[in-house]
Amino acid sequence: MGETGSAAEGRGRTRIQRLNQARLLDAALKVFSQEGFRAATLDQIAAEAGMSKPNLLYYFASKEEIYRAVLDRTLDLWLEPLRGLDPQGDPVEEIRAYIRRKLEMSRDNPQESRLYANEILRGGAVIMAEMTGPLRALVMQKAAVIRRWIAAGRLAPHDPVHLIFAIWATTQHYADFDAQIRAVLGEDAGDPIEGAERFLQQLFIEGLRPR
Amino acid sequence: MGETGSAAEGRGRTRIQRLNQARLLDAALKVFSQEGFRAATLDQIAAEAGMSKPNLLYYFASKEEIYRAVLDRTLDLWLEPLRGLDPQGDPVEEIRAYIRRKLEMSRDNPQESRLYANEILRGGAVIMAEMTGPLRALVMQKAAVIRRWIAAGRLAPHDPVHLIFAIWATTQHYADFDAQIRAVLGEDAGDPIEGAERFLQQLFIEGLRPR
DNA sequence: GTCTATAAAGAGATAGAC
DNA sequence: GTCTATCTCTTTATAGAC
Repeated sequence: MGETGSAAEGRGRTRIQRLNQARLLDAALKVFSQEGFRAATLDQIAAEAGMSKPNLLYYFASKEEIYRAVLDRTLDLWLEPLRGLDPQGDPVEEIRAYIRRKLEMSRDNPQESRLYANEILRGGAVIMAEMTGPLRALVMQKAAVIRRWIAAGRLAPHDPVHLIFAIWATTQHYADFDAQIRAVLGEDAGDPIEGAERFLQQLFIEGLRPR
Repeated sequence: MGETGSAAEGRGRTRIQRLNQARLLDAALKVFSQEGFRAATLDQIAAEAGMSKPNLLYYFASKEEIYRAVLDRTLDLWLEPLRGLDPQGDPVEEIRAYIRRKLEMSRDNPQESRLYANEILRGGAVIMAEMTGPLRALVMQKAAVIRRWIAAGRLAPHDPVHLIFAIWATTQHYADFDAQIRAVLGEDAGDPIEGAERFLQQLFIEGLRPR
């Protein structure tokens, strides 16, 4: 039996099913991230996956189901950089590493960034539970870490939650507003994220180092 | 004749026409800013303006025409804060005032912010000319001002274009990602922008003051 | 599992009465 | 100027053959 068994297996159990699901999720990420939920079409997603539309609907029963599946698959990835902020590490170095991880995320996973940007712009109803639950909890936990660092005189005093917002905003900007950044910098300017890394490290570290 | 004359007047010339156009543009801003171009519907816009769909199409010949009209109407407003950066002023005080104006814009005009965010997320094709033209020119002009301030030792050395990007990102974040910010901060937390103002002024000023 | 055909609803735009 | 009715195309989803 094993993976190629055919009877009595739920959706996604055989090798070909997992492959097709993965192809569809990649295609859906691409389309949803550029268009947003409402404007994306199943035609686009199916075409991007090299599949027919009814076949897409064989794997995911509705447009909303594949949208949720894409969001779920990327949520963990999205929280990873902040999870990595180590309470035992050197404060300034930990913030520096967090900024670096977030910028890498904007460079390597811009579609995921835009997917969330689109969702939150619309009001974020679909991921509200994740935002008020795990996301909020994680932010509060790491904010407490930063507060302890400040109390110990190892960081300049700043509101830790707004600090996290500022790191999100500045780093994700290079994924979400890529079109504007390239339009302003011009085509020749090289990788915007390299310049961003130098600038942001300098700005945040000079602003955060205790004096 | 004057304003109430009825014959031989182009669209938008009479008082009632201007009123209806303004109502439609307000409604269109509201709908396009939350949904983006493709997902917004003329039904929503007409309903929001208390008008029938054919009547909307009497004032604006197509969906794209009203979308462009909304974008055009808000573009000037959008560039104002940066235009106000005074080369003759005190550098640190000018940056501080610029951040304040941008935060006021996020508080008072969040819909305009989301309208642009949606447009740029999709690739910004409709406003590409504005971005590579007037926007790019304005950014380059103000970057030169900042560079002169740095050369004169009146600001710490930073890449001025990425500095402008960082101010855009952090301030517009409070409009564009409002849903996430409220989810993380909780309902009780008061106006997020007040906390943002304190934090951002401190971060940027400490990062920029010459030492 | 995958396809063709199609039902059903949505949405942009037009016709024509008033 | 504004409305009702409608045309046409798109899009989600289903039916049913293979």
